[in-house]
Amino acid sequence: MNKPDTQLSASAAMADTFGALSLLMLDDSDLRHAWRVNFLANFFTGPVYRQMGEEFGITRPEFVILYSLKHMPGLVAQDICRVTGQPKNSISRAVSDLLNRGLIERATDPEDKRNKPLSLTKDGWQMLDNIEPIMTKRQHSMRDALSKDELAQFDALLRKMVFAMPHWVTPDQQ
Amino acid sequence: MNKPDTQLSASAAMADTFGALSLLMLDDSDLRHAWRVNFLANFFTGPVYRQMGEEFGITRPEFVILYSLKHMPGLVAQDICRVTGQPKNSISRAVSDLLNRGLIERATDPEDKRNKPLSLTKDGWQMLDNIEPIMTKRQHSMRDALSKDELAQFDALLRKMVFAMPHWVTPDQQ
DNA sequence: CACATAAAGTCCCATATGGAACCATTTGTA
DNA sequence: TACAAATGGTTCCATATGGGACTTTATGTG
Repeated sequence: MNKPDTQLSASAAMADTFGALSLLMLDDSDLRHAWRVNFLANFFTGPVYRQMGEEFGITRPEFVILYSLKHMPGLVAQDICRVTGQPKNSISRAVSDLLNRGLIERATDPEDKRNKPLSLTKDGWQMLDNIEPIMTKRQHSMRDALSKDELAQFDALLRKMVFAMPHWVTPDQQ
Repeated sequence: MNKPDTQLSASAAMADTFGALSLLMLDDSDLRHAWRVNFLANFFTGPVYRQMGEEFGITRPEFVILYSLKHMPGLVAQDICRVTGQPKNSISRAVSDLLNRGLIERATDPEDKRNKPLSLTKDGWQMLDNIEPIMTKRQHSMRDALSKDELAQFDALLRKMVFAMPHWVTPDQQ
């Protein structure tokens, strides 16, 4: 850490990196809460998926599929749609691409032949080993701003906020 | 508020709205911190910009330009690029469109003729009156999950995290 | 058992998006 | 003063994205 962390210089660094407008939007606008969340998300994900694309040819939906399959083998495309809010044709495309590249496999559920459960191949696991660190490193950078205690606090409150989303988010059925 | 707020039913509601996978990704994965931030941002902005597009023909970059101009009249297109991380041709397009629709005006800085400062027209202000509430209402829904004290805490920590971003975000020059 | 309805997934096509080359203007420097 | 490099902005074009129609399989209802 080579920069002092006082409020004043933090603002100066923000203005320097993101322009004077960033201070107005993040501190002085009525939408500052929403703006902060989106600002953080944008500058977190944008560069990380660009890097993943350049180095490994993996797009955002493709990463989401691979990473989700690690946690829930046998999921179907629709599960990805629900958890991301993305339209099913985008996910369908990403699934096709991953199949073509041999990173995932697809079966057909004999109980309900509409369902095509997916799973990672050996190459898929290998790919995950390559691309996961890009994400985890960046997450680490993001969290580094807070102490351990602060992070725990922030985490609990963010979780609470996220788990209240069913009250106000109505995903459009696709 | 018609749903009880216990942890158990909150998880059940999450699974119901976003699928069982959402619980795994938001709670049990190594990337849960990043995932929560992005999850919140995705489901916050996606629907809101869809609505803005349908009802008023305003896209995401267009809203950002209008809302930014409210806070910083005379900004130039490049200021928007810096604060959003979007490429300058996307912003250029949005500016052209807003000009064509008479929602903003453009001058040329006599000191430096490359700069084309923008400002809201009367119609632009009118449009803002229409579209801002879509955002502010949704922000209110998002915040409703937390008490006043919790929100203040969360806000302070989020601000700290955001204002540390210059340490680890390097916007690609475009 | 029909037959309407729904759900998972795919395909087509129009539109949105972003990289790269470009123009105009300004700045730095020999 | 000349001329290379940088900056704000636009245009071109290839690719990414998403709505809507479609296929296949399953479910509900008379």
